[in-house]
Amino acid sequence: MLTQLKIKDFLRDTEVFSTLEDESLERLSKNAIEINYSKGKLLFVAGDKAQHFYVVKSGWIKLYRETLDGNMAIIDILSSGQIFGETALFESDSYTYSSEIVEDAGVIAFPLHDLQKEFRTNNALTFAMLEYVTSYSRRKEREIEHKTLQSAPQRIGCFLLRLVPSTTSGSIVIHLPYDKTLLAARLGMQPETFSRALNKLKEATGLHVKGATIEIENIDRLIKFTCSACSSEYPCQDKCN
Amino acid sequence: MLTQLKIKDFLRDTEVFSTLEDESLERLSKNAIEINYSKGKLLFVAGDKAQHFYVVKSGWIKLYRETLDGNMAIIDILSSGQIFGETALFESDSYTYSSEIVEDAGVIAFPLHDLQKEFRTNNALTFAMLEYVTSYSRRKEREIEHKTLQSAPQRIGCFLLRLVPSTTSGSIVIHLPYDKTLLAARLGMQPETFSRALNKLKEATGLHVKGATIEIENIDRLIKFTCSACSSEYPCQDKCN
DNA sequence: CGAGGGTTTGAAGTGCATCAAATAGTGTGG
DNA sequence: CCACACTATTTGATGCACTTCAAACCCTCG
Repeated sequence: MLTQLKIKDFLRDTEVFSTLEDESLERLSKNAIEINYSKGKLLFVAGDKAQHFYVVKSGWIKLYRETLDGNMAIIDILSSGQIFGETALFESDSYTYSSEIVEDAGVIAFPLHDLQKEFRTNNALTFAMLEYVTSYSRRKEREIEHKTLQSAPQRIGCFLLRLVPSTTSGSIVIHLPYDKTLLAARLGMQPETFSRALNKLKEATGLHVKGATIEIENIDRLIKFTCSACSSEYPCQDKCN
Repeated sequence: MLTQLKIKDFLRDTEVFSTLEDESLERLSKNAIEINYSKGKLLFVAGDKAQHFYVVKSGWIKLYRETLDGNMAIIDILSSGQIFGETALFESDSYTYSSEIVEDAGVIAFPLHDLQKEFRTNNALTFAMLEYVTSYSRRKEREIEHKTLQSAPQRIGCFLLRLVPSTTSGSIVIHLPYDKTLLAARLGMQPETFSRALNKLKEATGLHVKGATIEIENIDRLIKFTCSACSSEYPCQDKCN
């Protein structure tokens, strides 16, 4: 029961479940288990019968789909506090995407059945989930906008800006959360394009890049360059993808 | 009260509200009004304080956002039975996109306040909405995939295939639902590109195009050409955007 | 130190955008 | 019912952005 307690506490800190009452969290956590996976592990593939939904505890997890001719589209890349697999409830109990661990990760697995049961009677949960999915939809709408209207350097700039903590000090140093090849795919471009686009961005806005470490000297210049092709005004943090 | 009755009946036929009990529909419809607008009318713009959410009765309505440098991104183009504006509930009562009538339309306006009140106590409604928004998210995810992996001709082919009624007979004739310029924007391309891409599609799959009327001679050829770059297998109707 | 993956660079090709202009189609007033 | 005005659509020419293929480089880790 010690672990269940920890799981419950963790849920309370997530975006989706933070508003729920203690008893709801308890019921949800009852049959949950924490599992650790290492990089490369395939959790499930699209079409698999779904038994669980997951909450990410740590690490990074890639959600994606593959086409007939062998290409891949990235749905999302998740980290601590985000959930996935829950949508199988509405899709004849099958996952609609595949999921792979891209940085050693801990996840908590919850029986979908418990969630389903809880949905029937717990309006607070249903509502919290509605709010979460609605905000997810907004993010996806913006991603489409970005893909349509922003250039590759701008998409990178946009991604960087979202990594900047809201408490902006003078010179800002950030670290890319996962490798550049994956980030390129996440932003819908080739690794080569990413590399070249980052160079352009460097020249256009005076960034300093050293491996995965990026120093933003003049954030206003970056904002001006990036956000002119976007319908949201900076700071757009949660609004954007 | 006659109109309220009609509104209630209409709601019962929509995807979102079809599962609701009669009393729920009645409460929702109580203060609803039906309004007719003609082409070109701007219903609201992004950022406006929201008072209502809408259900489309007839016609076509464009949801979109504009960037600082004057470009436009289309969020969605809605027709009968679809809802919009309801997301303002979660966004500090402001609309997140603008909406414009692109073909003479009838809409039903519902006070957001009623919806909000109903959410508090009516779990069936909350759940129905959750299911709706979840499926909307899936569609948006696929749209991103399409934008990343499909060529312009393939995106058009994909759109056409979704217009084909599921009861496929021999030779199939379909009509584009709105003008080509708008459709181009909807698919994220320029009108010129649309025109040329449709020609390519014609050559590649043996379509016949005459104005807004398109005859599909060999649907398998169209499917093969189009769906090879997609992660969903035909028929993907509701799954895709 | 060497192997292997991640990252960058170079060269060439492709697809879509852009600008300009012609053509088709539609609704209007005469 | 026709001519005009206006918009939608197509076509042509050109440029740019991103992709592709190939190869070099770099970095980490056994």
